[in-house]
Amino acid sequence: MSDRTSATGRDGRTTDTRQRVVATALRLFVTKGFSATSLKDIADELGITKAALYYHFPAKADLARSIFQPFIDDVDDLLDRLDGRGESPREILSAYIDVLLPHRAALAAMLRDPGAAADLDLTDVSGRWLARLGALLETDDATPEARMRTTVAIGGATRALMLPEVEDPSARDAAVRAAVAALESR
Amino acid sequence: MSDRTSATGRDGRTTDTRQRVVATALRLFVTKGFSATSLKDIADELGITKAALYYHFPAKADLARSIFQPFIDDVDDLLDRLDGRGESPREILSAYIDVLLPHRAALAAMLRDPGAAADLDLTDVSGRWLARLGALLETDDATPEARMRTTVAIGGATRALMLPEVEDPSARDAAVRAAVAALESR
DNA sequence: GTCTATAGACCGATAGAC
DNA sequence: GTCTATCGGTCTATAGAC
Repeated sequence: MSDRTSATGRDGRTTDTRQRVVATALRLFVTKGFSATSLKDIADELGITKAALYYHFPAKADLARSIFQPFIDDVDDLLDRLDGRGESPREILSAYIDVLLPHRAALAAMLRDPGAAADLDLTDVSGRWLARLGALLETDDATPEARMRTTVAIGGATRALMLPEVEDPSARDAAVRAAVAALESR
Repeated sequence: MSDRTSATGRDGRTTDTRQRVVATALRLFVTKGFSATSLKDIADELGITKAALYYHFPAKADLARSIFQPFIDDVDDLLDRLDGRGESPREILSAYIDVLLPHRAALAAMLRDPGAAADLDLTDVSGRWLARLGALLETDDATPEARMRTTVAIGGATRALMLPEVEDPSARDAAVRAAVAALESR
């Protein structure tokens, strides 16, 4: 059922240097940015050599993709699901935050170095998401004023996801309410 | 009164390759990010060689500083002015946007590559600003919920500054209102 | 699976001619 | 003020031994 490349012990435990590589890379991508993080940085932190990384990933871009792809797919799936039906702004923003919540680190890495997306083939994802979400939220009007409100709401909610407190349900709700309030301000 | 290094013609007109360098560099910093923009990129766009840039700026960091410093100084000055008196959230957010408005491009460049600030000696400015602004806005409480609201408000307003429409006073006001609404949501 | 060694490209920066 | 040429460094990636 799984097409994992990496080794799994006969007791089912994943020995996996590969997983440690991904975890270390993600942490460094968040703190230093994708392009500012060299394979040597990652290898040094793991106590192996740069060349050893190429056993697990054919190129730096593949390592990055294994981090960003699941997160990108989840957001795209959400936007597809939301597309037809006319959900309320509250429901849309709430679902947006819930989908991004498990991917906070990957989101932070992408916000930290947006150019990484370009190096990874995918045409500017965050811009695409902002446009699709905006279209869902600007129900009737598309005036400049409405665009500002949706931008404050989405941009603010996205920024709020960078705070560790957002894991707390009560704080999460406060972020959703704030974004909705921005959207409905007149 | 001025300590400009560059040449000025006897008719007062600034001939200045230096100004063209700054303008081109800023444009590339916004689109590609500071560290992803090489001096060769800038030189090619200007039709000169990389070495020629070193006549105008002793190092890449100095070129970047000449772009970011005035903008950083203006924001720090605003926060100093705001510090003592108890202005309303509306006044604070409005002043914040007004100060950043003329520096939209520099702000975009800094958001695009936050690591640039580190290379330029200055300890993470946007983080410092967020903390000081947050302290000004979280008047009475400092609960996780209040931190989410201020983050949505400030983060949303900052993101709104990236839209060209923000130059239009009516759209600017809508952004301020949206940020205030996020802050005052309960 | 991990290593040493190196190829090949690009970077910031400098020297020195014009 | 701008050029050519080059230095020393770092980067991704590959070759091949163990």
